[in-house]
Amino acid sequence: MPVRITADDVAKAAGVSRAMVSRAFTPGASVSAKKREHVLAVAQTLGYRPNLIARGLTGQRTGLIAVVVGEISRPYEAWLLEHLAQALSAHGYQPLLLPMFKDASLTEILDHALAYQVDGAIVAAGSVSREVADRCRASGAPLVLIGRVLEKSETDAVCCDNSKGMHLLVDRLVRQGRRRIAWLGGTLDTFSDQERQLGVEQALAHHELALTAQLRGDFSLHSGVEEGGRLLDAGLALDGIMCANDAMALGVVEAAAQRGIKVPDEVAITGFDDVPGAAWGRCPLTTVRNPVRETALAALRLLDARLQTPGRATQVVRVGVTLIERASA
Amino acid sequence: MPVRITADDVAKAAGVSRAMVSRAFTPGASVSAKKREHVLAVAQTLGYRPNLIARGLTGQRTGLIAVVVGEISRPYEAWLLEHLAQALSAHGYQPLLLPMFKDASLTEILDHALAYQVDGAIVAAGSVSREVADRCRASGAPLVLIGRVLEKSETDAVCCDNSKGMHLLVDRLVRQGRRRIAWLGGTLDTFSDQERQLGVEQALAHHELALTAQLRGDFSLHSGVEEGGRLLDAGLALDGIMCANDAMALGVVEAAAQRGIKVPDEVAITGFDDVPGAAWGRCPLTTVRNPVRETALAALRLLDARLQTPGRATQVVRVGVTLIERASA
DNA sequence: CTGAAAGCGCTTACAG
DNA sequence: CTGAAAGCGCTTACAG
Repeated sequence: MPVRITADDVAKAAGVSRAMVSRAFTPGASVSAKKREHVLAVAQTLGYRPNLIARGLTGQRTGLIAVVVGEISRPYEAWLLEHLAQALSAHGYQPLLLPMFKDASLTEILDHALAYQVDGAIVAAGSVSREVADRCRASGAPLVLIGRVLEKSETDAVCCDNSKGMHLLVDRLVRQGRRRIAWLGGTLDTFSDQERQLGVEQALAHHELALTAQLRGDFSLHSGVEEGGRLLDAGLALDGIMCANDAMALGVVEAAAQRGIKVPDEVAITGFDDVPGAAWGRCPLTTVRNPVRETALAALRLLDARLQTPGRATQVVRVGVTLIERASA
Repeated sequence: MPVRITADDVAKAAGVSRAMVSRAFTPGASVSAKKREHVLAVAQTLGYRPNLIARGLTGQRTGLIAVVVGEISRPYEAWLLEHLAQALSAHGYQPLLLPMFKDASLTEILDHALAYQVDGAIVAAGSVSREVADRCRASGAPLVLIGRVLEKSETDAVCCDNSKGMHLLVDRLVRQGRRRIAWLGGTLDTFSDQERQLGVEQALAHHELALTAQLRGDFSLHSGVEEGGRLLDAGLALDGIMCANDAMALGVVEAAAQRGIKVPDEVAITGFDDVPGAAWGRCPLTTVRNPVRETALAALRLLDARLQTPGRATQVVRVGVTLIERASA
């Protein structure tokens, strides 16, 4: 059996009390510089590190932050997770990864995380109910939402300006003379899907236009190929297909290519997010940049602020988007 | 301040001892079914869940498994992480995500995780030294490697058959009459890069051929575009470019398209991994399937086995690969 | 600045 | 089957 070196061992070896060892490892504790140095040196040679689990028990912070994301193999989620993990590590937090699989219950997932005494949670998947938010608050673990906003719930959130993004894209298409535009939505009951579709409709209405058709995929490239194909085969003489995210747009590009339909000459295709792959391949995507890094940093800032001052006012950060003009529209 | 409900609260409310509460939550503990039911019911209404942090302190398992991966935004890593996270959750483990950023030290990263009393670690990034392996063993946290093998180190590992994969690809190219083949390698000092390049060289030698040229990227699509472009511009009359992974191969496809070079007519391009995106885009990739799901499951199996019987013999699992024939070669 | 003591929330022998 | 007690490794008032 491996021997765990404890603060007691270090205390004995250094000829001090156990409390001293603890203080040596606590920045800002009152210890003489000399003693701290000595204790730290002894700890070093013994290979001692404070047991963070034990520390968490004394009511201290554990440093654990629950991170709930959707399917990691999707470009946007992977990209966001990377920035989130990086930002958390950089701030001394440790991400406890909670992947949401189909039909998983956010409540159960978060409950489990709460049992680990996470200091807080960042949720970028699933639909968050008031109930879930309340439960987290009750446990003293602040919740920060990404890509979804829970109205009147006093829950901090950061979300990109979906409506603005869609207006930028619609304006471009209309300026190109496109009038017969279809919408390929994402998974039903998804916050971003709803905001984006609403944005498209409002932007079109602004030009006294309406959607010619609409279909729904599941945000995956594959569903883009399938549903995009259906839209193209419907004989609607579409001149534009707007998608709820890049992955589906890339799928529609594929579907068009399979049918020998020229993009953007015959039909324009737009995405959303500007994931790394959007710039490459058959037809670089005209899309809207969803600033992932900025989003991750904002989420962390909100979490930190809430941890520092639990009573502060709820804040919803809307990060800005940019139109990215490429070949597909 | 939020009130934490403890086992004591439940004990009082249920009229039993604290030990009873603990037993009620311990499968297989000796409690009368009646009592357990009662305690569980009371716990339920009070909203009690055992504090896993406290449980971890008593020497129990924490259920935490450190998962070290490289850049998550890369398709293969994301894909692997997804399967890993899924497998771990399904087995009641909780992944503690430890992303390896450039020039991070695996030792430090794992040390930090060890301070959280992780039950074990799965490492799929960085180069693992004997030192790191020993340190983990000393802490009683078994280490399982993915995609790398540490010779004579008594470290369990699961890795795909890189050599076999490369032989499959080389044989195909040679059968197509290709003779002037270049190699685009990945990041230096990477286990899979080394095994794959060695595999290519041996397979070529088998046909009494040798590499016409070689260059090195960093496994990213971008580096594939850059270095692939260089290879194509070198005036070497190449008829095949083999890449250490799919992302770079996709980049080379791009570079060829930019130059109006026909794939596979003028030059064949091969990848490795068969990531989700390999089947789509400008030119579907001929590649080798790296069975990610099987890999994740095998890693978990090794971890479980080691946790059960610490003394068992070291095991290195080589998962099989399959040739995936598509348009690019 | 430093040490002895109490306590964080749980589990596990030890008696019964 | 059940309870009282000790202990996991740490931190934090409390004295000095």
